[in-house]
This record gives sequence, C-alpha cells and structure tokens, in this order.
Amino acid sequence: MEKIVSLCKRRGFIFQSSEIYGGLNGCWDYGPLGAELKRNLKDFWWRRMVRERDDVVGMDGSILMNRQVWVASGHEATFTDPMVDCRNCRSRFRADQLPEKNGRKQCVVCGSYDLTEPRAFNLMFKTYVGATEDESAVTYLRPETAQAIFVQFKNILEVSRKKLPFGIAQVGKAFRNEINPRNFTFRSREFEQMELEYFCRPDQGFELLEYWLKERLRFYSDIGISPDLLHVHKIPPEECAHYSKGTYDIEFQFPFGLQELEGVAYRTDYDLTQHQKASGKPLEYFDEETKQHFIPHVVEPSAGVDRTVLALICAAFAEEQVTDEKGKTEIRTVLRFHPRVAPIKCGIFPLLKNNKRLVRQAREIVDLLRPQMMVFYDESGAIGRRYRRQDEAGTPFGVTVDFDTIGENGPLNEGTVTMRERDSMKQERIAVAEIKSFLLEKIS
RNA sequence: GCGGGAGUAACUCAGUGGUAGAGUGCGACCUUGCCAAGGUCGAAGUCGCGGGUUCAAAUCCCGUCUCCCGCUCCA
Repeated sequence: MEKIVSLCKRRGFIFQSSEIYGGLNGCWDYGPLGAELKRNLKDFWWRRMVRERDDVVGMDGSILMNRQVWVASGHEATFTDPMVDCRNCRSRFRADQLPEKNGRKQCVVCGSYDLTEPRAFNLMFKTYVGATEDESAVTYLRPETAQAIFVQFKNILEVSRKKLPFGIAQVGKAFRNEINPRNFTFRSREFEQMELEYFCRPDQGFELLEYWLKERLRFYSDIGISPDLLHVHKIPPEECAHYSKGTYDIEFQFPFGLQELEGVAYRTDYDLTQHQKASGKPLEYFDEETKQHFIPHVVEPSAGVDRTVLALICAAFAEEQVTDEKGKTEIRTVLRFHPRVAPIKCGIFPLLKNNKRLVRQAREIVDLLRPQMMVFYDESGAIGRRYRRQDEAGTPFGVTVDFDTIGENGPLNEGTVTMRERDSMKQERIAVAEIKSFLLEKIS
C-alpha cells in the first residue's frame, strides 16, 4: 500500500488536502492524472447507467437541503446523538434512553448487557444557511446523495413521463464526519457517490435486486477490475439496515483487506414513505394496468467513486522484472489501466527532438487526436525512458514518429508510425491515417 | 476512540547538539536510430506545526497535526 500511496503522489494522482498546512484528516485532492481517471470512471458509469438505457434518467441535486429531509430520513436522530450499539443483536439506541439495571445499561430489544460505549455520532457536518447562526438556520452537508433523488421523485416522474420500473441516477459529493478516516482515500470525510434509485412495484423488488447485482458486476469487469479481485457479500438479514429487505456488498480485495466498493440494497418503500409522511405530499404512483395507488419500492446500487478509483489503481499496479539486452534485470512499474479509464490514452513521441521533421509530424498527430482523447506529447530523454514514464502513468499506447514515418528510409514504411502497447511492450507499424480509429476502438 | 510506528528536497532515505546531505526524479543545453543507467549546468528544504531547554536544536523535552499498521467502529 505504501508503494501505491507513494506512486500516487509522485505521478500526480492523489495528494493530501491542504498539504502545505499539514493536511486535513480524511480529505484528499486529485492531481492531473487522478482527476482524469476519476472523470473517466464517472463518465463511463453515467454512460452505462443513464445514456445507454431507456429506463433511467439523471439528476444533479444540491448538497444543502431543507433540514426536514434529514429529520424524515432518520439521519438527524441517528447521526447526532450519543449512541450505543448492542453487540448481541446489533440494535442501536440513544444512550440516554436506555434503561439501567444495577448501573449497567441494557438492550431493550434482546436484553443483553453487551453494549458498546456511548459515542457521539456527529457524522453529519452541521452548517447554517443564511446570515444568522441560530437553531432555525441549521442544516447539514448531505451524508448521502440518495435523499435528493427521493425528494424529487415526484417531479422527475412527472417530467420524464416514465412508467415503473424506472430509475433516477446521480453522481455527487457527500460528507460524513467519520470518527476514524483510514486506508488512504478509502474512508474519507468528503467523498463522491454514484447512485441509482431504481423504482418498481413491490413484487419486483427481489428480482431487481438480483438483476442489479449482476449488472453492477458486469460494470466492474468492463472497467478492468478482474472478477478474481471482487467478492459478493450477502448481508445476513439481521445485519441489514432497518430499511433494507436485502443487501449485497460488492467488495474488492484491497492490499489492506476485502472492503466494500458498492452496496446493492433493496430499500423497500421506506424512504418515500418517510418523506410522504413528513412532508404531507403524496408520493404515490398510479399503476394504470391495475388501477392501484401505491408507494414504489426501490432497489439502490450505490457505489463509492473514490474507493473505486483507489481500487482501479490497486488493481492496475504491477511491478515486473525485466531484463535488458545486456542481461541486467530491473523493476518496471506499470499501471495496467483498462484503456477506457486510463488518464492518458496515448503518448506521442518524436524519436529524436532535434529533428524538425520528426517533431512536426508528432505535433500533427497530437492535434489529430486531441479533440477526442487525452494524449501526451513528450520529446525529452531517450525513447525508452519516455515509454517507461508513461508505463507509470498507466498510458496504454505510445506512438513514435521515426525516420521511416517521414520517408527518410525510402518509401516502404513512409506514413507509418510504431504503435507500442503498454502491457506487452510489443510494437507494430500502423499508418498515421489509422491511428485515430485504432485508438477510438480501444477506448470506447 | 485505544495501542504501536513514522514525518528531513517531488520520491526513497542518511544525518543523535555546532554551516542542510545523497540517490532517483525534475528543468536547460548537448548527445541519443525503439524500452528508464551518456555529458555539462541548474532549480529545489517553513527539517510536519507550536512552545520549551541551550551560546547554539533536524537532533533533547512538552504539546499538537498528519500518515501508516493492529484493535474498535462504519445509521
């Protein structure tokens, strides 16, 4: 893990937030390569979950919402009071509301005395909206993005003219004042979620839970995370959150252990029911076939952007022994990103920088590709060094303009470049005119 | 939150009271016909931060922040 953290900083994937002031616990910044990687991940999620489907639409909710949202969702009560957990039945209570016997607090559900110490669950960041800092102005930075979808359910149903089952997707920031941020960016206080709330009839819930689990596993495979590194954890019913009738965690084998990337939860009609009650506004759906009104159930695949970025980096990280022509062995550090998520798609190099024709031709190729993909031009140092630099950045392809390209070795290979592939280090000659379509096919 | 370890250049680290160091990397120029190792020059450090002891602190003491590891926790 230390090697990965070090590479992330050295190459500009991830830095500590506010580093020159000593950092801020649980907060991280993405550098040039990290920002590209993260953007590629979110874009592909959006494409797969929204644009390629008829039954899902997107939204982008605000981070600050009316405080009543958090009262209704139950977050205010369970996130801000001193709470104790029962180790026996996993119930959670406000510490001041538990009965005591002989000076010991007792679980009101199972009667166990095996309780955790009371802890302040100030997991929501509190803030004030408006000029006055009094109680009436209090609200919170959202601790999850899902609630924005639930409270706009009716509006989106109306304008999108969708029928059940259909989903609303959102990518955005959420904040939790974690007691113990850990494991690099894995548990951060400010993080981004990619969430889909997929609404359905009550009788479709379990079937759709299985469907979305499968669909999401396909997604991870399509961004280059091998199924060998993934594990599906079915949460036992007694451990599910109170609102859930069934949850699967999709876990990734990080260097620090098997950890959750995404939860696929069947949230029933809990959230919409809560908001209907609290707001007094009907959030029911009218089914024209059965002529019935009911509150839709919902299946929620909820993925962490930052932890998936970290998983991509961990899965891609490799150190391999290579032997050069003199028989010397050395370590090659390479990030084997899938071309689809790689921050830079192609490096473009003139074989020598002191030859104007080579440089000009390479620059032209840069201009050719730039409108459609992130490319990187490099002319400094020996060509091998430039290849290795891109290996560490995870760039899947490299194009080198040589003397054949510009016709100096006769017409045989004129107008072709070498295309070097990162993982195999193999090179093949390819016509300049074909570079763009070759790359577009690989990264789409 | 508890226990352990660590913070010195972008990275990896040396430096145990007396002028801030190395390797790699980075930049410029030269060299270079395809897998990081040539030459010359150069930039770069609030020694995590704050306080204390001392003629003098990267070094000793106290506090604090941050990261890593193990517990704990993760509606």
